[in-house]
Amino acid sequence: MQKGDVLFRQNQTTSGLYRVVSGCVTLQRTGMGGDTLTLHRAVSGGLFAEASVFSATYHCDAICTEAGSVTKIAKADVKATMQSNPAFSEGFTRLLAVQVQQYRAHIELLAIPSAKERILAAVQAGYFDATVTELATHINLSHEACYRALRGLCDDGRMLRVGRGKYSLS
Amino acid sequence: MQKGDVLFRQNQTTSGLYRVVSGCVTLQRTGMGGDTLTLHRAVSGGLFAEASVFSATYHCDAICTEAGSVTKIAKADVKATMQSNPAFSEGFTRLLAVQVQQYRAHIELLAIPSAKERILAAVQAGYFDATVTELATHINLSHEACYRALRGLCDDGRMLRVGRGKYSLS
DNA sequence: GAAGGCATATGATCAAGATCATAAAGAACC
DNA sequence: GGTTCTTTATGATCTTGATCATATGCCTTC
Repeated sequence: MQKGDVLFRQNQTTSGLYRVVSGCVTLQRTGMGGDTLTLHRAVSGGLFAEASVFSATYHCDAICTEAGSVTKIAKADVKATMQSNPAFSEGFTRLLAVQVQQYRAHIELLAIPSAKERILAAVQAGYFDATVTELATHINLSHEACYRALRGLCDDGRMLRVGRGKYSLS
Repeated sequence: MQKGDVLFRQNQTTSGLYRVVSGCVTLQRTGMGGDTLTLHRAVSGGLFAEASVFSATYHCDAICTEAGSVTKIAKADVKATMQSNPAFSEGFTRLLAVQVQQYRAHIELLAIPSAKERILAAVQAGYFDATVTELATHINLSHEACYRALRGLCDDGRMLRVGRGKYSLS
C-alpha cells in the first residue's frame, strides 16, 4: 500500500472492513467543490470501515496517507463470527458504540466558534498527531487560519511551539 | 414526561437506553459558554442513548422538548438479550452502524461553508422537521443566519415559503 | 546537486456569518 | 382578556475566518 493508494471509494459495493497493520489510512469525503474532509484516521492496529458490514456501499473514500499494509476482513466472516461468538459480537458492537460517542464529541468540537478554542480543544482531545494541514481539514478550518490560531495560542502562552510544524500544550 | 424535563445529564451514571413512546426528546450538549448543541432528536418510536449500553456515563443531556412518554430499557437487559438472541444482537449492532454513518454524513453537512447550501442539504436530508431555531442549533448556524438563508433560498426559487416558519423544497 | 512537491508560515483583503437590536405573530398560562 | 414567553423575521454593525498571494524549509526523486 503506497501513499495515495485508494482502498475504496464512496458508493462502491462494500466487501468488508480493514485493519491497518502499518502506515496510515484516512477516510474522507469529497464535497461537490472538490474540497476534502477527513472523517477518520486509522493508524497501526486500528480498524476502519467497520460500519460497512451493515451497509451495501461505502460512504466515504479510504486513501492511504502513509505507506504500509492493511488486511481486509470479509463482511460475511464478521457476520458469521458475530452469530457464533457472543464475545466477539459484543466487542464489535462496543466498537461501534465508542465510535458513535467519538463522532458526537467531534460534532461538539466543530461547534466551537472560535478557531483558537477549537484548535485547543482538538489538541487536548489528541487530534493533532499529524500535520497542521491535516488537522485543519479535520476540524473545518482553512490551514492558514489554523497556522494563525496556533501562532495566537503560542502568543497567549496557551501552547508552545516546539519546532517547525510542532506544537504542544503548555 | 413534560416539556423541559431532564431524562439524564452528561456524566451521570448510565442506567440504560430509552424508547420514545410519544412526544420528543433531544440529546444535547452544553458548551462552556452556555450554548446548546443539538446532537439528536428522537420522536415516537425512536430510540436514544443506545451507545450508553457500553458506557459508564452518559455523554450528553436528554431533554424533553415535547410532552409524551418514554420507556427505559436497562443496560443489563440489553446485554443479556444480546448474549441469548443473535438476531437481536445483529439488529442492535446494525442500529449503531447506521448511526455511525449518519454522524459521518452530519459532519460532512457541517463542513459545507455556505449557509444557504448547508441549509438546503439539511432540508434535503430531512433535518427540518421542527422549528427553524431548532434546525439552526442542529447545523451550527445562528438562527438569524438561518432565517436569512431560508429567505435567500426562497428568493432564488430553490425553496418555497409555505407559511410562517414553514418552508419546503421547490 | 538540481528540481519539484508539499508543509509551513505570514500578510492583505474581502465576504459571510455572528452579534446586537427591534418588532410582530402565535402559543401558553393565569 | 391580558400577560408572558417563544418563534419568526429583518436591519445594522462588526468580527472572524476564507481566500489570494508570496516565500521559505524540507523531503523526495531524478
